[in-house]
Amino acid sequence: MSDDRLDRAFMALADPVRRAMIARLSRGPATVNELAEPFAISVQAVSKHVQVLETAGLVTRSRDAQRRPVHLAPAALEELTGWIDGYRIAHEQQFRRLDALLQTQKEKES
Amino acid sequence: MSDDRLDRAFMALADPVRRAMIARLSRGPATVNELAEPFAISVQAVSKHVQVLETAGLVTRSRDAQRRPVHLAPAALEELTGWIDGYRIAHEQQFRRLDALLQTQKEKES
DNA sequence: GTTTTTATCAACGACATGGTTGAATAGTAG
DNA sequence: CTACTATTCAACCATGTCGTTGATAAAAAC
Repeated sequence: MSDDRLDRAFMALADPVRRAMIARLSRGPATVNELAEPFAISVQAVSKHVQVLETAGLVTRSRDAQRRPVHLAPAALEELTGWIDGYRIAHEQQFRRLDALLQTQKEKES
Repeated sequence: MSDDRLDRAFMALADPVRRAMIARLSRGPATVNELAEPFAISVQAVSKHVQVLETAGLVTRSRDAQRRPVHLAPAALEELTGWIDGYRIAHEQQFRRLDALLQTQKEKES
């Protein structure tokens, strides 16, 4: 995943409205109007949020008459957790190595 | 994890410089100057990035003479993957249920 | 006690984000 | 053909982000 896509994906999740949309979409596809319903903002603003999510690759869209249902793209979410976990786990292992090193040095002293 | 902390944490990761810092810190603590070294930006800018990461709870800091080493906070990273995975897995299950429903309807028809 | 190192604070500018309203488009329904 | 529904485009404004430079603080080293 390119730097640019990671930028956009994490940025997309850095907004409570868009995270709530992700939560809603995890239960199934929804139209822009359906997504707008819980919020006190204009439909246009919601449309923009959807475009941000789409550009980030976190959702895809289909066509149903004049509606454009939004679907979650779970693979993109998985890439994000993959990125984070890579470094989290690396840090954990680094920590363990340091711990082991300190342990052996302690044994040498005594 | 509050909306506000999630906002800050995802926002913090939505920048390639800060993600590179996370990558560096996964191999062990580093000072501001050490973190600045790979980048063509001022030390002040790096200091700001560190503050963003710290406010987001992704890193912590200690004291060593006039240095203020930065340490990764893996628990915060884990919370983020937890948030994402919650909805990713919910979506997966929803998808499976829908699939099963379509399957039984198909069987009824025949 | 002056200089050096490490890091932060403050003010500024360029640009992006998140909202608004008003107009336009695409498809459905009468 | 007209009217309604769903969605987007365009222009605008307020606020926030990311970088800069210059000044300041704190601890160390000489």
